[in-house]
Amino acid sequence: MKHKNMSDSIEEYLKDLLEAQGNVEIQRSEIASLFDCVPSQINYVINTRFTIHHGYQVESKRGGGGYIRIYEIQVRDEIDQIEKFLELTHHPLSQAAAESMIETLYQNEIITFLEGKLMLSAMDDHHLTTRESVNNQIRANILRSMLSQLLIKEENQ
Amino acid sequence: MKHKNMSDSIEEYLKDLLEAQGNVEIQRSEIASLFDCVPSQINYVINTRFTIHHGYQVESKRGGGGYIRIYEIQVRDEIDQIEKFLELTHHPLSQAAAESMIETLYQNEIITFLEGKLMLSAMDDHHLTTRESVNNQIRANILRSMLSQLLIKEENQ
DNA sequence: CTAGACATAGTCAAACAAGGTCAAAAACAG
DNA sequence: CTGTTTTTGACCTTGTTTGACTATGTCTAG
Repeated sequence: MKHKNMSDSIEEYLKDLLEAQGNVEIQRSEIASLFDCVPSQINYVINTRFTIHHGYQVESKRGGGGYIRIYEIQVRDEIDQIEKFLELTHHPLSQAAAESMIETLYQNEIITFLEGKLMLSAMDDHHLTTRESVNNQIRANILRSMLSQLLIKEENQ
Repeated sequence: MKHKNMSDSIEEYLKDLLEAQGNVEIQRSEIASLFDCVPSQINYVINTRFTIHHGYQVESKRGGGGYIRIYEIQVRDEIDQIEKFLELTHHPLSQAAAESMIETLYQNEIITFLEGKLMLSAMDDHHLTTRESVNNQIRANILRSMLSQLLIKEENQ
């Protein structure tokens, strides 16, 4: 199995590790020197091939003893509805728009009552800035991140 | 679980002691020589890992017979814990402080993993503004509202 | 008593050790 | 060619370690 480029090789390498142990913890510079490339190449591979849409979750830490960890996650069955809403978060969102999405998620039993309330807390204009346009952007950002979390199935934790 | 840096090892060591006895009293220089590091490293560990947001309280004395004592903050129940954190939201909050509290709530099984993730989504600097001071205030606002929701739920049980 | 020596702990900034971002350059696919 | 993906490197941000300097208690000689 020949790889046409380095990113594919690194991807395969990481997936092999994942296969073997369920999760990977690497040091960026180690992998970089293993593949004889610059460290930021590892970020590129992770950003293009280990996103939540690919079924992975990544966490990292800088500084002494830093690391990058990759987990494989299971994605929910009700993915469609969430994906649709995710699209909408690529533009600024009014409070009303955000609230109606959250309400729908609750009605469709994708989130619990408490989860809905927690989400709404972060959508409330009163808790944000005094500038509507800024708030609309913040809301989109936060909601996008929250919706991504919803995609992950419970059994992963 | 191997530790790649000294601070993590010292943290674990102290938490083991805490677990065993409920509180710890150490001499800074003793621990430092045990881990073969400078004494101020102990302060670093305490300041980054044993704050009130992590649920600890520290007191110390200098001079001959000096010591550092670490207590786990006593909480009667979930409601008590939430109320303690609620007080802390009456001032602006750094991202790290907010994250510590949410982590503590999860460790104490007051919130689920998903609830924690949803809350963390709203605490992330990347999702807010470019002004740190504004973000700290927004975080406090949102977290206060979220904690109130948790309180309502607990009180209805 | 009190001054000074000694014993601790605290602060702060510099040095170091990761990982992250971004955009230009290079390679590739159609 | 042209648009997209990959590769590279300069620069940025965050977290840790170290050490010089400071602050605060205690103890002892006078």
